[in-house]
Amino acid sequence: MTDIAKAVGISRQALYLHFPTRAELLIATTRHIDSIKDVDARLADSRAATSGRARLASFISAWGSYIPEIHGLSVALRSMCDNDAEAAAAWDGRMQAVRHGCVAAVGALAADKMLRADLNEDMATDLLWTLLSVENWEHLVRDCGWSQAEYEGQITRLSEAALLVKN
Amino acid sequence: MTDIAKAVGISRQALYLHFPTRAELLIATTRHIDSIKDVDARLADSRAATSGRARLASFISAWGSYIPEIHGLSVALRSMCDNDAEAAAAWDGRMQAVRHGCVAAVGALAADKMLRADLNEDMATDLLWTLLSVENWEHLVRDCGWSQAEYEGQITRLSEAALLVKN
DNA sequence: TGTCAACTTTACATCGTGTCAAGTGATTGA
DNA sequence: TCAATCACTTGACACGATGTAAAGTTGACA
Repeated sequence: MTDIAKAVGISRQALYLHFPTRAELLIATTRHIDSIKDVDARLADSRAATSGRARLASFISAWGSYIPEIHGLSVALRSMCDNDAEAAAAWDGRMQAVRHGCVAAVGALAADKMLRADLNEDMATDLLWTLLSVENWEHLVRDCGWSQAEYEGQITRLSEAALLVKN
Repeated sequence: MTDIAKAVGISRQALYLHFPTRAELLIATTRHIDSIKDVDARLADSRAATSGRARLASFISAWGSYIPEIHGLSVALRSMCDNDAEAAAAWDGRMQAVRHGCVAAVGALAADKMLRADLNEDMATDLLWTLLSVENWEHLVRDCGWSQAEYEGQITRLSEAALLVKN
């Protein structure tokens, strides 16, 4: 809080006049970033897709390219989740939003009869959701040094391998 | 530290006589768990495997079933990584050990000419390492409510889909 | 009997979050 | 024009956690 106040050019106490807690500041920041980066527009392509497979690819691309934009914030928010129920709820809410996208993509695949027979929609959604986690992005891009393009390419391939009927 | 001391039945200060910092206590605990759970024995199957594919499956099973045993500790250790370089190094060391297992499994696949042509061994290792992350286990088992068997089954299938040449 | 090791109690420094109170200065509305 | 109000300031403090320091207790062992 001290650092943020310093960066903004006000006193630490003044920060508390705007945001009652550190968690609320971070949550407000996520809302602000969302409105600036216009998540809805990014997902428009995905919703407009005609085939299930196109919808999946488009959703992965939209979310995958959004991750780097929110990554710093996500680190801060996640590190608070242990001690702060409000922060945990905020993070969980964001992840549930991603899950809804996964549900939609999996539903579109199922409608196309493209979903593997040995997966129900719930498990397929869980798998896709897991593959698309921020942690996996961090691991591949930050820790392993992959480019964003490599990440998106491999995760798309892997998601298709995970969910689609053979051939 | 207060809670641990209370649980052990000694004073908080006495804890500091044994472990200079909280991080060192956690690190010592990982060493202790390793020696008790005998990681080497768990990996023996994997090292004895004759085919690359068997080695992969066996490694996934060994590590995948080890994750729940160290999960609580891994949460504690990871939550310190932000502030504590020593804890970060300890966690990284553990994960590098897992990576070595991935390298060996990928190498065995490559030796069998079973590795996809569009993956070099490094990227294949990165992918497998990512799939086998503790975070993915947490996500599927803890957050999505999967059983350990479902986790191991799907991760094995997914790893094969990710790495193996198409049939 | 004396020494040493393990442990105890007590006290304190530091850091971060969050609270509280009193004061300042500029805008605004009657 | 005067007073209220708003946004901010400074300064102090409580709390919890980690870690340090010092002096005292207890029991084993030589």
